[in-house]
Amino acid sequence: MPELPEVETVARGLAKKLTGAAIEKAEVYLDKIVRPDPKSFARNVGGAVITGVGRRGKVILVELDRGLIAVHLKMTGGFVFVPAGQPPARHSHVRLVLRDPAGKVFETHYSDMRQFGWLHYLDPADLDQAEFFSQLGPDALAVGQKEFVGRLAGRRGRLKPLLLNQSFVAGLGNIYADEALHRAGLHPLCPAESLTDEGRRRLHKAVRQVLREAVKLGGSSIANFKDAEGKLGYFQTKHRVYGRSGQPCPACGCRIERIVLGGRAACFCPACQPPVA
DNA sequence: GTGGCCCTGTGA
DNA sequence: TCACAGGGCCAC
Repeated sequence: MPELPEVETVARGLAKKLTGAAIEKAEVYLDKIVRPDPKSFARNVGGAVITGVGRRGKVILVELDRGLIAVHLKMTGGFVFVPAGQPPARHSHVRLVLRDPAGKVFETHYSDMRQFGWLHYLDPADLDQAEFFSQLGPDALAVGQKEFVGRLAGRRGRLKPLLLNQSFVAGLGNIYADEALHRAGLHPLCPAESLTDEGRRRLHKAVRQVLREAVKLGGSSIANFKDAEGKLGYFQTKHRVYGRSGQPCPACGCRIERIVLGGRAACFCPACQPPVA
């Protein structure tokens, strides 16, 4: 479900609950969910101690004393915390049995209705790690104006697909790409090469702003997105264009339009976001 | 670039 | 019953 703000919310929750805990056992119920393969995943993860939880773009990084688990939630992934010994629910595919520093045993289950997500164990000695992240651009929340503008200046093609391209910047998905474009006053079909320097700076500012505000509100709870503690986010109440086609633009009252771009919906205000920048 | 596909569920 | 869903990869 999640884009950067939701992933950040989940990662913060996991950091609180998991840091310092030892993984006593890992069980995999759906083989294709884990990499490199279920056996080596369970073997390598079992017995490790979690030293912290971070994030890069939409990928959660569970840092271990020997390697790390990279997790992509894709559309419907998430972690559920349950009492020790509770059997996995219908869509739970991986079970981690944990022991906190005080000795208390608890469990977290990775749940994923659509089975698109994955958990990838990476060995610290493995050269794959560098390769693994080489495909990701700078984090959309952390990228500075100079770098963003510089990367944008070399690009061609429409703005919306570019914002969704994780090798350009990592972390934006359909919601926040639409919201950032609206805040920047840029049309989703606007060619990247037609932007002025001022337009590029405006887009950078909009991206940073919308993500910061969303993180502050715990992300957007659509289709029951919840954080690691089962709490809902509130940013969905602040959406200006996403999922609001036919409704009035909060900035100008004009009707929000919806087009399909690369197989995905793109919502925008035809007045605030004119076709040419 | 577009369309299909990996899946299941929901709402019209 | 069908369209659609926040991601991303692949073949064309």
